[in-house]
Amino acid sequence: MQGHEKLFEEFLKTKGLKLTKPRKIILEAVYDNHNHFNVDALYDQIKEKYDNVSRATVYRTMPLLVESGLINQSLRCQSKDHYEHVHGHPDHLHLICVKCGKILEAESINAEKLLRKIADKQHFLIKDFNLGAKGYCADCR
Amino acid sequence: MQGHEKLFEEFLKTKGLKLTKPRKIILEAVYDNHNHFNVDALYDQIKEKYDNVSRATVYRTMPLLVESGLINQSLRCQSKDHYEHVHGHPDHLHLICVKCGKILEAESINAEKLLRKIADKQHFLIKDFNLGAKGYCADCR
DNA sequence: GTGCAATTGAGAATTAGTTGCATTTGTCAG
DNA sequence: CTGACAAATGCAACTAATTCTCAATTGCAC
Repeated sequence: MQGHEKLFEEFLKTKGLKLTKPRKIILEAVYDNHNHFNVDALYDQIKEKYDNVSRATVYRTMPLLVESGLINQSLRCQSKDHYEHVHGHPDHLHLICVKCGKILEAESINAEKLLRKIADKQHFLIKDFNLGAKGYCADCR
Repeated sequence: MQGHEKLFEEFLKTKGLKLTKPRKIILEAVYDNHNHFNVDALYDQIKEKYDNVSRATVYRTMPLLVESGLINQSLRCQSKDHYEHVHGHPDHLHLICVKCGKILEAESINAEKLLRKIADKQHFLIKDFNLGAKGYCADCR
């Protein structure tokens, strides 16, 4: 069992939920992606590489993964929610081109730390970061 | 003609577009809101206070307002895009409670300036900021 | 093993947002 | 002022992502 699988299982336990086979598969597929992905792409990837898991289950699992802290629902692009796993992806932000849909990443020194500090002041518990901007990339402007 | 109306008209002219009556109404309604709003709420507000404007037109106008720099598509909450006008709303970020849907605002010293600087390095032209996080507010956590 | 709550899959349902098209409006030249 | 013409509108039909329903299945605790 991988580290993130154990973490996920522990998170699920605290909520009285179970680490089932479909959830394991989804988790593994998530960790195959080292960039952003959307549910559709993830679903296709699972269908190709692993046993079948229904779209509904994939959709149902995403919020659990977000709440567990393993992934971020990092941005929305072309009417689709996008996610990315957090491991080894520290503090960065997204520049989304509204014309071509390209997503540029950029480091953002301490943005998350700053956000947590600000959130703490209001007793807000952050589960999911969202840092970025939309506009035109160099090619499209 | 209000200041923002003039600004919008100028922006439209640069694109060969016109400041029509529906667009004026939408703009006015937008400026009635000093918080976030979504298209649905804006539509209802227009129907109540002004002449009728079709939903389609409201939807079609939002991207123009964003590109003109008058409003931001600032966040997404409960499956709906939210907007806010920029005037007198300088540099802030949003903490969205995923449980109750509440949106807290917090100042964010220089986040926009920092973002612009980062974007400039990649020759990316920012039209719309998106800064915040999702999680649980003090009441829901 | 047995029981029971949690989970799943499949497809139907929902709903935010978009689009096509016939009609109307705004602008600008003359 | 008027005609011409592109842009804009309203309406209704449409699209697509996400959610829901529910019967059948699975995983865990005893």
